Amino acid sequence: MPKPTVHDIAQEAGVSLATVDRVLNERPGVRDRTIQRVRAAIDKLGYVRDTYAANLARQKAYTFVFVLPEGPSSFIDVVREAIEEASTSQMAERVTIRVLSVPQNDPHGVVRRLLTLNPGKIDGVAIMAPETPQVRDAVRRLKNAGLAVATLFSDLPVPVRDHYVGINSYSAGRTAALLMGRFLRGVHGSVMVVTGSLQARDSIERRHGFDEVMQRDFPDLTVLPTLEFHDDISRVDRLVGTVASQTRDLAGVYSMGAGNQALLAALRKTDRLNEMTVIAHELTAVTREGLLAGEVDAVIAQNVGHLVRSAVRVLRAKCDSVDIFAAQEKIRIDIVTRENLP
Amino acid sequence: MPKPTVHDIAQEAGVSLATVDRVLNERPGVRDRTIQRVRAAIDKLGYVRDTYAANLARQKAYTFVFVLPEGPSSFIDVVREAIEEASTSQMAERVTIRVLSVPQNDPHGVVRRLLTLNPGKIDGVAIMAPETPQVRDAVRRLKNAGLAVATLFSDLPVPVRDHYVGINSYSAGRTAALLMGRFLRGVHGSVMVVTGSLQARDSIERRHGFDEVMQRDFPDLTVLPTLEFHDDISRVDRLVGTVASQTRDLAGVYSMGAGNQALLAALRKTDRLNEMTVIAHELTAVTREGLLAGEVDAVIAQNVGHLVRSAVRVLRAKCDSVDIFAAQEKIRIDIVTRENLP
DNA sequence: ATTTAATTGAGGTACGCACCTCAGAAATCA
DNA sequence: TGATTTCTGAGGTGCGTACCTCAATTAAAT
Repeated sequence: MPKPTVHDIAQEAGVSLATVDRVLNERPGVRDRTIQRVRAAIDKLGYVRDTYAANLARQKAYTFVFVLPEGPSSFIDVVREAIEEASTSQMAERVTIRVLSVPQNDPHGVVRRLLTLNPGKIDGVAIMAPETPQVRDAVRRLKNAGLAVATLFSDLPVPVRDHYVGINSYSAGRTAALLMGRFLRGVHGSVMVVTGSLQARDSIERRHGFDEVMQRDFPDLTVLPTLEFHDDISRVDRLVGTVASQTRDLAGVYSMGAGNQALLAALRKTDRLNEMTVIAHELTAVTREGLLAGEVDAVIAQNVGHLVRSAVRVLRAKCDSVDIFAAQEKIRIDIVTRENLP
Repeated sequence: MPKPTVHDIAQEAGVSLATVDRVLNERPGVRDRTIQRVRAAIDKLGYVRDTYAANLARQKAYTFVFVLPEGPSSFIDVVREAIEEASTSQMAERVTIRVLSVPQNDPHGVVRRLLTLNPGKIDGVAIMAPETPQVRDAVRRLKNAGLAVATLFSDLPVPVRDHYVGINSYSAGRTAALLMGRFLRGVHGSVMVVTGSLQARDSIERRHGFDEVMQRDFPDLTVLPTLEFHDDISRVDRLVGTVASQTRDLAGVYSMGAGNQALLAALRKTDRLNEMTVIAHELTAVTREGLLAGEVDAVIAQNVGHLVRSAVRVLRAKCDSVDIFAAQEKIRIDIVTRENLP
């Protein structure tokens, strides 16, 4: 009944401790037949390695780097904070976390910054960066150097990363559409879609999902062409203002990315914000206030704290070449309203 | 910068390892002055005890018991499954989990079953049971016996438990109301509320939150008196059928608890299910299918996997008298629709 | 049959901590 | 002052695992 240990395995398999150890840690020098014997004993006794004792013995300390875009953004602030928190609470588990800021909208700058990482001194990276060929190559290099690589919030092609930590953008867009359509029951009108850029893979996917559900389920609503402000917040006011004034039946606004502060400011000027249904992404100081003020009706979010912790767990699992516990690492698409605000 | 150990503390305080150990484990035989010196060294170096190494040395293994209502329920099934999962994945961390089933709607039976627990052989309990004086006393007894006590899904008074793991029922009800009202924009009609019983504290709170938001924000909708089927599913059909046929303007149905299978069956008979907005609680096989079929419009849920893992962490923290990481243990109110189904 | 290579066993040290013993030092009391 | 009593230090052992070395055994190749 007590938890079996390596000793029990050794006895059961009729081999020495050293051999059990070799099998467990996949060290060479064990005949196949012997490996099978040990494996059988492990199964029979239901042995599970005590990970903490193992780490204690291994004296292994993990160093992970989170790569984040620099520049002011309420969302990045939330992410930074979550990393900070995870960092202190994970200290007890021998992982240290560093943050590396990379320039926005400057793929070459990102690459330069990534090259400053010394793959010998770190064990894994979690990267939040839009996909470009340059970034792809740089990340591939990190992975080839033996690092565990996780993508955060926005994915990169499968071969260059080990795991994606974030929500499915396509489903997120579909969810936004469902809420938009439901909240605008019986309304004939137009829906404005605003984004910083339609370059990033996740933006395209969101838009895709959004359009699909809108067209299929809510034919009374017309989705206007996407307003791209190209990450230049100063353009938001003019762009939104123009469209809003030209669209008399504007009933809904779907904000696909950042820039919600400027967007809400622009919408306020129309004096019709209160009648509009506004749906945005990510729970930040801005969207939270928007919800409380009744200006924003719903926010499609991901639990950033959970996400960061998940990234750390995933990177650790990769380093230890251990399986992850999929159910725990699945990031859900949160719908946040005024009433279920965390 | 490496993590300080007991050795570092001993050196810093100018005492021996044995003394540091006596202070850390509050063993007698150390002068007050010396205790202060050691404490100061601990603070100065920022020492945090490695609980895993400590538990290893102490040969400590945790045994936790989850107390669940017996009897068939798709929700309990989900909980059981989550416990199963957590159990296997936590085995590596020296915690074993047992499940104790207690009768439903029989407070004395619950108490009898709780008395079979030997407080000396277990370290903590996570309890899912409706509040009654008998249950309260039995749980208090467990807590007084030195066990860590967490309440699951439904709370008990603060003094008899250490921690509540679950969502705020009041906010959950409010959230349901918000969705109901929003999904029924422009509709004048009635909303049916169905529950197993209004006895349980969480049912009352949900109803309360639901009513509050409905009255304040959606005056066009009339909330009908709660239909209680007193945990006897066979009554659902007749109750719901009667009300549905009498209520010509029935537009929405809010299911506050279990019994969704019977409820949906009853609603199907009215042939008006497709036009109704149905909101239910908890993501189970039944509600999931309801969402996919378009019969259920939204489900207010809690992430049961997360919740169970959280309960285990909380109980462990209590046993080690260590602080919990509040942000991680906060259970969010999930809104699940067809498009963001996990 | 001999050499060579591949396996395996025995044993050690270490990780950070708990808990034990026993002797010696220091403080307290008489 | 001596006789207690109270502290403290030094040292050990063990928890479950990793990882190392060296010798011994076994299998494969010549």
